[in-house]
Amino acid sequence: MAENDTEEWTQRAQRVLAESRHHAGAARRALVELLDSQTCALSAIEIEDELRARRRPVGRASIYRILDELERLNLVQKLQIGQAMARYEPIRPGPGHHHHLVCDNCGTVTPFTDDGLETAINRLSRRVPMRVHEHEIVLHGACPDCAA
Amino acid sequence: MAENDTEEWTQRAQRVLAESRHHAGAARRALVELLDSQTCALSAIEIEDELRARRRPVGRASIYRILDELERLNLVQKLQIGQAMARYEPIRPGPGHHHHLVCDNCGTVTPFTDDGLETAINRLSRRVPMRVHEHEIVLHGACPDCAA
DNA sequence: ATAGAAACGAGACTGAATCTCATTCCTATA
DNA sequence: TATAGGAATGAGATTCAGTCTCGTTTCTAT
Repeated sequence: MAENDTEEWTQRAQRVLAESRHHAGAARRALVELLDSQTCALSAIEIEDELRARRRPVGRASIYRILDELERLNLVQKLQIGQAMARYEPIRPGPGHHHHLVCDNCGTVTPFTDDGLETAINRLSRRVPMRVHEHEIVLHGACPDCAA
Repeated sequence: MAENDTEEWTQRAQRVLAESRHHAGAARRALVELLDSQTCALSAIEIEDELRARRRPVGRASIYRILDELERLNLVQKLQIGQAMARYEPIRPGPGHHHHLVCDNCGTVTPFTDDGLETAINRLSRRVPMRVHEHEIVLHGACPDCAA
């Protein structure tokens, strides 16, 4: 993730938030910046812990409220990856787009990309009886360590 | 789902369970039959309610225990579809294989199939740094009713 | 028939996620 | 710059899916 891509998402998020009739809360800014600094999905609890570690604690209710709002504004995608809790990550246009491998043994989550898959999804999305906004692809299996 | 496909899954499940050094419990049989009678994924709570409604109540602990076991034996797939709770459905060879559309507004889950997608996934599965056992594809969006 | 093992289920417990509501923070306006 | 009123925040209670424990019941090999 290049430094200025990173800048772009935070700025786009702040702009979209500002446009949707809101005050600019400090908790929200901290959370947006944290999300942008990550390369893969975080759970709400990880976000809570990390913000506290950075000396910018944010209440749990606020975290979920902000994540829901970011999701509604299409700024983050909520992922339901195998385990019980949801994970969240920024939606970035183009090359940032990826999907996830999940090791069912140790729980590790690894991102991957595939153009053939995206093509198939796009074609399919037009054929299907629903207006498709997002897609979520998870491959389950055993990671190299656990398959050994 | 043709009637004899239905028969086949229950029978295969019973056989695989019998082969893996088990007694034949009544709760397990009831759950296997319920799963087989469905055309799309059920949550554990829905299973609990439906079994109670059928006058064959099964304890919650047993439901989860049996579902976990069926998953380990590759007889059911556990799906993490958008919402908080997991859903389970029988793994049937061939034409039964499908994926899911989820309406983010009303929560409706609809199955779909796509050969192009399967091809892309199979190709991809060989390229990726993990031994892939299962894949899970969810398209999120607005169903015809909610998009209106 | 029965002993031992496997399966079962009631209910306590855990932890993610939601809800409530009093407090604090922003910003438009004066 | 002060301030009023709405928006944002967060502590804590609550909900609910899922897990765990352990005593009871059921199954099957003998």
